[in-house]
Parts: sequence; structure tokens; C-alpha cells
Amino acid sequence: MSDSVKATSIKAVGIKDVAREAGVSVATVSRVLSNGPVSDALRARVEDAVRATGYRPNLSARRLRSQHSQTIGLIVSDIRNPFFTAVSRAVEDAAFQAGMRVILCNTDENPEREAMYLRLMQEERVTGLIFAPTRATLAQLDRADLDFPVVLIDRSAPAGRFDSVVLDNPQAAALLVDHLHGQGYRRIAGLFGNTSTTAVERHAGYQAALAAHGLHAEARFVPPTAEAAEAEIARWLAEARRSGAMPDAVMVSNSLLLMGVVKAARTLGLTIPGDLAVAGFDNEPWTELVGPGLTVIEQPVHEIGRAAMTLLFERLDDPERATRKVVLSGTCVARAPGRRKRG
Amino acid sequence: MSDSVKATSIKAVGIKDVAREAGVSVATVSRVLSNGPVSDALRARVEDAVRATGYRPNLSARRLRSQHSQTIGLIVSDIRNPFFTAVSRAVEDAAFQAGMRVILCNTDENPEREAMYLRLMQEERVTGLIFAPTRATLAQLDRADLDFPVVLIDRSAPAGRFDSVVLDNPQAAALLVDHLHGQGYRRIAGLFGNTSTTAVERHAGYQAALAAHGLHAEARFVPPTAEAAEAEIARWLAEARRSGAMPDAVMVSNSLLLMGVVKAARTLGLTIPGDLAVAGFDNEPWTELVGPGLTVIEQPVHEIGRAAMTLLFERLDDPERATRKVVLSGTCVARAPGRRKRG
DNA sequence: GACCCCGATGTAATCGTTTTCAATAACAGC
DNA sequence: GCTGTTATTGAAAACGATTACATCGGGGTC
Repeated sequence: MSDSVKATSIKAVGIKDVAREAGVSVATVSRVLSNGPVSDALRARVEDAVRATGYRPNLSARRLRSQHSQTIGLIVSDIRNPFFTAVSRAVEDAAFQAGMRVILCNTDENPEREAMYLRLMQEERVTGLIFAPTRATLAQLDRADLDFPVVLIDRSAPAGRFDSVVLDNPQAAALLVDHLHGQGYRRIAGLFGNTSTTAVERHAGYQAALAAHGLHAEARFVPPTAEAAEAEIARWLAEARRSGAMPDAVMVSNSLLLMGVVKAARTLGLTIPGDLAVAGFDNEPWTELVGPGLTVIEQPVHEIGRAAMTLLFERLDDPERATRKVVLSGTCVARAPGRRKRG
Repeated sequence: MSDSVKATSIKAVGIKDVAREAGVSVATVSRVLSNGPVSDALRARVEDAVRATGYRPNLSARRLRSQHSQTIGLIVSDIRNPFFTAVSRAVEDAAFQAGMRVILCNTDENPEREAMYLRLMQEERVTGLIFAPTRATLAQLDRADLDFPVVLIDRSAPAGRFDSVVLDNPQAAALLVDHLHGQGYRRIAGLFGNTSTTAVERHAGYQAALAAHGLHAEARFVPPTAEAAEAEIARWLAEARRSGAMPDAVMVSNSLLLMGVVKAARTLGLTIPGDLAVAGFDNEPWTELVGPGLTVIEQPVHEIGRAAMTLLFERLDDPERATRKVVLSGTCVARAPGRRKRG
């Protein structure tokens, strides 16, 4: 009807322009956009006007006025860690489905960066935060006063102020030990990361399971990188060979270490699992392809992400409810045929 | 001096509260926060007040008023694709260093989702967008009027309205073909993804290189998943065996397909590279570990992310400059010893 | 017909900043 | 001593939406 002005990019079109085009008040336009009570006639006029003007609401303005950021934070150590990659995808899917955005931050296990990203989360006024903290930050997190709920993933305090979703790490580690033991291995070395609570728990499970079998535990801790693991395991095996106490199997606490150990074995000319059985965490596609396959714990990665979002939403629903810790079980994907079978 | 009120979480503390606490106007507080011209005395008072009140600026308000979202969008098909994982990490590092946030979106190669995320980018008033579009969306992108600059990555139109940074795909594919040819392979099959322009270009390079060697090209296209590749290659080899025209090598256009082919080879009991040489794209850690190692093209992933950000910033600096296409070279990581060497 | 209530609509206040503009003071130059 | 310039500061107007509140009809009830 009226002059339907082309949406030139001279000036961003706002709700006022739509209102003028449709011949209604801005309030009515706003109500149409948020499915408020508007007569069908006006609703149609406004929708036409929106189309005609090419109007797109300004989310900053909306957030400021409505005091809902519709944003959740996700802080992990490194998105390139496949575990976090998968979790982040699950979180983002759940978030977008609920009409929320995600701000992803990588800390590289650095407490200073964790602190600065926590500050950022406050400034963004995030609705909630999903966080995989280092041990250092975890210890202080109770004292930080954050004005949004936090759900910890992968790592968590024994009992705390925060909801969390973690793997049953002791049990999972025990599954690996039991598997190796069942395959006939008796000298089972352990290599663990030295920054996360996760590694600590896996170490505990490893120790307990070995003790249950009457075996001796021998564990070392390294920075969680393939390089560190490769170097350490090479050094370790060299020492062990000299002292005549070669392990016949090694379990590791995450996929980066797993990769390091496999590389070291290849460099040293050790066959897997002939000379050295190897087992670890995270069922990444490649673990199926190396040698006759690697035995690993498969984490329900997608479930972890979804569960974290669920916990978060329920907490937002009822801020007073008791904190919960969701413990999910890993499954043991047995691959390498072991000693017993081989004779 | 004055009553330094504890920052109870009763009410969020705003710039007004800080101003009152410091005994200055809000304008002065704002200036202190943005390093504007303020006397040292007042600056100190304000900084104390900020600390005392625990004030955190509200980014939504800031963005609304200043009309700078300080946000860039990143739209990829799937963050779990290791190529995009690495790129996203590079983009995020560069962004946070420049004081900007990133909104990450996964489209699963679905044009509808691409469209809706483009809309979202408009609503967020992003400063710029880094985008790896499907072929379908790429073809229409010229017509979409977006009010922010776009940098295409991984995929791009031959010459277009947009800056882009891509691999030299024909050359990279040729490198692989040349490598295989140099190793003595003559029947080189090709398996390519069917959604991206990247695969098309790699196919072109594959064909040209084979022609240069006077060899026959035989290529197939599949959806870019490991499962599709595994099924297709199994079917293909079965047919080939029957017709007596078994390829002795196969190259693929990305790491998912690579994985599918390796799986299929294992299932069929084919050794790599004895029965079938395999080469592909993306130097993922595991490619070093399977068999005697897989020959791959290593993409400068981090460089790609950084270059995209650089292009974006320079475009923001000067919207009028001519569009540029940054073409980076891949390097061939030769791993599997081939026919010639083996006798 | 008077009264009340309810649903649709518009007006204006508001969210928490930045930024424009005017005001003030200090200081130099003449 | 007057004027012009510069450096600080504050008051108030944006930014673009949502939402509290007022208004206006229409329809039901007695």
C-alpha cells in the first residue's frame, strides 16, 4: 500500500521503521515478534512490513532491555581435544535448539586464562556456564562469587557448590585393568596427566583394581600432551629394560597420551600388543585402525554435553534445588587380542 | 572513605553505583574504563570504586550504545571435522587477542541451517563473518545482502564479491598423484566428497595430473562421511576385482573419506600399501600410525585461520579495497614406501 | 441502561552504557 | 584585565528494543 521502501544499507532498519511501514506502534511490532496478543489483521500487516523492510531485531538491544542474555558460556582447555570437540558440539546443538548462543573459550589449562574468561562471562551476563576447570581453579571456585549457575564437566570436586557431570573414572580405569588382567598381562604400567582431577581419579581406579588383583601399581604423571607422553614412556621403558623389569602392558588416562605411547612403541620397534599391550581412554576412530586395534574406554561424549545442558536448565528453573553430580559410565571397547589367546 | 558497600548479589552493580561510590559522574567512570582523558586523582578514585563495588561492565549495553558488536561469526559444517577444529582454534585465538568474541555455528552442510545462521549473524550485528559454505549457498551468496564483510574459507567461488582463503587444491591433488606415480602406481582411483567446491577442485587437479602422466582417471563422488566412503570403496573394489581392473592406489579428498577407505581395506583384508596404496588430505596425527603410515597433504590449518582473520580486519579497515583470494600451498607428507622401492 | 471486565493497542519509561555538548577552570598571550 | 585555547568534568541525549501502564471499545450481566 504505502511506499514500500527498499532496504538500502544506508541505515539499519529498526523497529520504528517497521512500525511506520505497518502503520502501528512499536509496541505492536514487538508483540508480533514475541507472539504477544495481537489481532490477526495487524499481525499480518506487521509481518508484511517486516518482510518489506528486511527488518532484523537487534539482539544487543533486546538483551539489554529484557535482561536475558540467552547466552551460555563454555570453557574448556582446548577444543582440539576430541573429547571437548564432541562435547562442545552437543552443547551447541542443545543451546541453539533452546534459542541460545554459546561462547566458547580455550584456556590451555592456564589458570590465568580461566580467571579472565570467568570475568568475561560476567560481563556477557551469561545465563549459565559449562566449565572444565583445572585443579587449581577448581579449588578456588567456591570462593568466587559468580552470578550465574555453573555446571562442571569432566572434572569436579568430590562434593561442592556446583552441579557436575563426569565419567565414573575409577570404574572405567578398573575396567581397563580388568581387561588387561583378563588377557594375561601382569605388569601393568600407568601413565596419567598431571593437571586434571580426572587423571587423579583414573589413577585411583587403576591402583585399586591392581590391588584387587594382587598386582603392583607403577604410575607416572606427565603434562597432558602426546609429546610429553612419548618422551616419558621412552625414558621409562629404557630404564625398565636395564633393570629387567619391563612392563608388558601400559594404560593411559587420555587419548593424547595414548597417541604418545603408540608413537613411542613404533619408534622403539615394539609391536602392539605383542611386546606391549596398550589401553586408554576415548574411543576415537583411529584407535580402531592402529595395529590390531586398541582397547579403549568409550565415553558417552554426546550424553555428557546434553546432560550438562539439562542440569543447567533445571538449575535455572529452580536455583534452590540441591546440587547434583551426574556420573556416567564408560564402556570398554575391547580390541587387541591379548596374551592368553596367543598362547 | 565513604561507605564502601559490599557487592551483595541483591542487585547487579552498574556504572551509576561506581560513580556514586567514587563521587563522580557516570561519564567520568566511562572515560576511566575506556582510557579517556581523566585527571590522575579522579582516575585513582574511580579505579578504587570499581574494585570496591566489584563492578563489571555490561557488554550488551556497551554494544548497543557504541554500535560495535566486537563479535565475529564463524560458520562451518561440523566442528568435529579436525580441519575445522584447528581453524576454529586459530580464529578464536586471533579474535580474543583483538578483544573480540566468536559465535560458532555448525551447519552439517545443510543450506537451510546456513540460511538461518546467516540471519542470526545479522541479528547479532557481527563485525564480520568467516564462512565455509556449501556449494548451494555459495551460488546464492552474491545475491544475499549482508551488512558485514564475509571471508570464505576452504571453499570459494572462482572470482567473487568475497575475500577468501583456500588451499591450492589442484596443486595439492597433483602432488599426491605425482607421489603415487613416482612410487610406481599406475591405476590410481579417486574418491571425492560431493558437497564442497573443495572436492571439485581436488578432483580437477587429480584429473589433470593423471592426464599429464598419460594415465586414466577413474573417480567417484560420495557424501563426505567415513561410512559412505567405506561402503562405496568396498562396492567399487568388488566390482573392479570381478572386471579384472583392480586399482593399485586410491586417493581421497578429505580425512573422513581417508578413514573410510582404511577401514574398508582392513575389512577386505587388503594391506596398505602392499595391496592398495592410499593417500589423502589432512595430516592428522593418526595417519602416521596406521600401517607404515599414510601419505597425506598437510594443510597449514593455523595459517588458514589466521589469514582469514587478517583478511577480515583489513577489509574492515578499508571496505573499498579489491577483494583478494589467498591461496596457500599444502605440503606433501610422504610416508608409505611404494612399489618401486619394494622391488 | 449502567456497570464491569477483558482484549487489543498506544504512550512512555526503562535497560546500562557511550558520547555529544556545554560548562568550568586554568593558563598563556597581548 | 580581557580574550582565546585547552584540559577536565558533568548533564543529558542517544542506542533499539521490551514492558508497565493507560486508554479505548465491545460484550456480557443484572
